[in-house]
Amino acid sequence: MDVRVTVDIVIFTILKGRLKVLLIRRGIPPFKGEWAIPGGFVLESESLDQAARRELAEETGVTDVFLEQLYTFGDPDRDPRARVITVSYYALITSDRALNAGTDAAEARWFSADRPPRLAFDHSSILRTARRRLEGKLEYTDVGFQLLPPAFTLTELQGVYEAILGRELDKRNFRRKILQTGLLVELSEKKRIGPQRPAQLYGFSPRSA
Amino acid sequence: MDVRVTVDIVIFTILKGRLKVLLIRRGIPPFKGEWAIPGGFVLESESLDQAARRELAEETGVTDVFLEQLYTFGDPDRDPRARVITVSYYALITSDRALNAGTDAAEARWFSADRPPRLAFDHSSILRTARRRLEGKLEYTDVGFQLLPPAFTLTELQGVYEAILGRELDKRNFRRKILQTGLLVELSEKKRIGPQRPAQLYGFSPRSA
DNA sequence: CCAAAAGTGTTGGTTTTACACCCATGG
DNA sequence: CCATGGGTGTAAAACCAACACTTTTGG
Repeated sequence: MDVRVTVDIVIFTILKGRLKVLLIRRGIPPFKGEWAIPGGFVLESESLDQAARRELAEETGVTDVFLEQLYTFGDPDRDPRARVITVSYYALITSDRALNAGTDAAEARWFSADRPPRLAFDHSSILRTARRRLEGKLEYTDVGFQLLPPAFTLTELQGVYEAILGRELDKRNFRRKILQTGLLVELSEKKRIGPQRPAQLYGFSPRSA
Repeated sequence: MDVRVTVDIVIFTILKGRLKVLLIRRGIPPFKGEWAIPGGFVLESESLDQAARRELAEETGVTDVFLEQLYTFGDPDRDPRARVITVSYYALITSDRALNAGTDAAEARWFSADRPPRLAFDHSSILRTARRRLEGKLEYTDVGFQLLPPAFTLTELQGVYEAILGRELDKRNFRRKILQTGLLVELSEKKRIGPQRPAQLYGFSPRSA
């Protein structure tokens, strides 16, 4: 049987200390006017990963970001028009680059990842799946760093973890644990942004260091 | 673009204390005569999960087993004939039911999951992905129990863990840890199979017990 | 009585959690 | 000098890893 195949990409970022997801408003039926996860059809000559990167670039203008396949959704009636299965992905983009996204022609906005609006198709399931995966991977991978610019403070990093986990963490324990992974390098600059002690900046050290 | 969609199922079991995978020999080109992971096309009216369960039943005769979606492979040239993407799954079947599988018309055999033969298409990647997923899930889920019949001894369970992890475990530590999960219930019978002390049989207690 | 696998506790080291005060700066 | 967020250590509890002998049975 021949079917149409799309990729849909759950794009996360952190804004104002909250986990956000990028949604676009559909301009055509079905689900016209409703919010949806960005995506599109896989082209003849490209791999699934390439299709996802292309769509991500089209939607946000960003390249070279964390992108990982999530799950494939293929219920026969998930699209009322035809048999369409979608290979979902999730991407993490840094807060500094996030602001440029969602300013394109199509209406696009950042929404709370925890209280999203009603979504088209089965996109609520896709988002929930992405949310769970991100939370799960936070503790045993370095995904958390992918949401911050190249130089960041430990307080900012802790904010990312708290936004994803949805609970507060102990400052001293967090710092000890994250530093002893050896994944962070202390940069020579400090961040001074107000009437307070300047914060040490850190960078993400290359993997097998 | 329209593509063909298949499901491929990596079917694991434990035989003689070793992790095995079921492979079938291809009767038609391409890759005629080579070993491959069982699978087939998704039908018009079925979901991906249903397709996987159907193929699994056709291949092994078993139903009601652990089955989980793994990853979707879709490189443009992974099948030389046409654009075919495959949604891969992995399944775990208990050793007592494993023996009936692989005796059908098509040539099918159990192979070592760690030293499989050369495989058709990108099936080696699929198998590696499944192998990693299984190993990863062993420690934080109950997948290990899915490979044993309803009544089993702790030594048998430990054997499953050792086969998947590829290393030996300490008997006392293993027993303590597995028992304190609360997932096992002591059955009233014991297993007596030779000139030795009979072993207590355990069952898998329903989840939220 | 012997061979075979079943069963059982303790100790030392490591990891995790809980918790409160001083520091550096800008205004 | 004060308000703001940055930065630091310690003690108790939980968890993990290493390790050897006794028990029950069939033949």
